[in-house]
Amino acid sequence: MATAPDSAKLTPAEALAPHGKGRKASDQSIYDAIYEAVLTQRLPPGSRLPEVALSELFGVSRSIVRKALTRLASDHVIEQQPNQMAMVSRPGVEETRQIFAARRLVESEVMRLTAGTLNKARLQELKRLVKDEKIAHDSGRDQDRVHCSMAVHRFLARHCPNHVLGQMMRDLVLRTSIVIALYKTPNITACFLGDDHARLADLIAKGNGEQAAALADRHLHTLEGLLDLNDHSHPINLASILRPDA
Amino acid sequence: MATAPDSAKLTPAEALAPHGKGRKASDQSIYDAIYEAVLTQRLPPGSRLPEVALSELFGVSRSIVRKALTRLASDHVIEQQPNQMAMVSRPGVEETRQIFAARRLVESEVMRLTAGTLNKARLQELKRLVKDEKIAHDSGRDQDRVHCSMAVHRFLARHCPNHVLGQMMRDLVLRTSIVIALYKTPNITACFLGDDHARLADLIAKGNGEQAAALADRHLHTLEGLLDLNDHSHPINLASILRPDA
DNA sequence: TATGATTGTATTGTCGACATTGAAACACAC
DNA sequence: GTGTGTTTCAATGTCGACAATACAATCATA
Repeated sequence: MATAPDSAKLTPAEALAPHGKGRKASDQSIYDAIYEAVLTQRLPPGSRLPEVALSELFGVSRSIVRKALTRLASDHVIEQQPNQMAMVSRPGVEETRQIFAARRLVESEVMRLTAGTLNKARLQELKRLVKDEKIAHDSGRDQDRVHCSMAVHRFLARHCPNHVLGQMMRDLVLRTSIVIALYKTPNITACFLGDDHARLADLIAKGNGEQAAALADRHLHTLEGLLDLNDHSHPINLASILRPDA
Repeated sequence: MATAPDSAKLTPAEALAPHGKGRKASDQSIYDAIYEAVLTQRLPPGSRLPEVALSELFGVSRSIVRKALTRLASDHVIEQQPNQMAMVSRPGVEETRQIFAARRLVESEVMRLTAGTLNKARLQELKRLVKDEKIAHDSGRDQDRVHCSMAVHRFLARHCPNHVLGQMMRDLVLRTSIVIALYKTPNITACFLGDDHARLADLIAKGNGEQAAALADRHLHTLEGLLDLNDHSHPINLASILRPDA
């Protein structure tokens, strides 16, 4: 990759507005920009998001930025603590396992409900996404591959007949993307799980919901297994040490 | 009922601060107050929530109120459209069915995960909630009964080992409460479904997750069946009528 | 009377100013 | 050199002001 290999810390400007400063953005566009940047891991977990920088970057006042940040925090994309800069969420290992468990439950059901409900145009669109992912993978463009992989899942979430579940899945896909960026093992490309997505698209097309659900469940189990969730971080709880009785 | 029978429209002041104006509330307390009022149906669907009224009521500026409203909208508690007053959500029948379907999926899993994980104190607390509900039901205090019924579900959501799923269930319980207020049939007390909650508590105590999940699923199916979801509202789509070709 | 334009009022949208907090930089004693 | 206390400053928290918009009442007119 030609893009700054050593500096893991991009400035928000670099990650959010690679095409130059946009003028008069709405809170929705700011929300989308950060959402997209986090999803594609251009903004890694722990990235700081200062309000003033964002407001200058998007050409609006802090009020608008604030609204976008509030919504992002509500969706667990960022963490906000009083009087501190917002940062991209950094879930612990326990929460990570819970996110995967929740996503398995929701995504399986989404597969069951979505299978057999897509028309030809939609199916073609889906297969195109899968194909794009494979192309990106084969040519080694990892950034693109991640983007395409997410696109597959988000496509299925968007076209689930049950929009409530679809929205939940959408949120869980993003949170999954965050924890993958946090806990992925060095051998990075392993996150491309064979032709799972292609087979999934086939099952969806054939209307075989049960098998699609089962495949999605396995897919996510495998994905979780590839992460390094050994709790060697030891976030020691001083309170429990200094006041064992309380 | 002794409480204003004809005026379905309470002012936010009456519904939110029956004990007088609170001073210097945080956005969290405003969020909680509205959340609670919607949950217990003191603020029925469609209730208007003007920013200035809320800011005066809670003794803070509109900024704080705005933050609370943004979060509530993000959680589907209220609806916000540009340049219009926020109002408590009024989901349509289709969304209602989707909410119930989603809640069945999530709550069943929560039951499976929670069964057998509660210590004695927690179990006693749970049984106390069930008992309170029955008392409220027998003495005909419908407002209290609704409150206690919600408390049972929220208790289980709060103590689910998987907090991600627990949070989802929490949100879905609220949205369910909203649609019940919207679509409940005149014979109101029917929403008290026998001793379902008592049996549920028993199954949770015994660690019988599968049966608890099944019971919750049936419970919610029955509850949905008690609603009047016949689409006689005809939110006619003018576009499809006037431009049948497009 | 029914219809359409106009005005007025109430509410939200956006902004900049000021107060407050927290963290990094610095100085200093041990 | 380490640890402590102080200073400094950048970032957020809160607020009121003004502009822009939508709704309702009023009025004019056929």
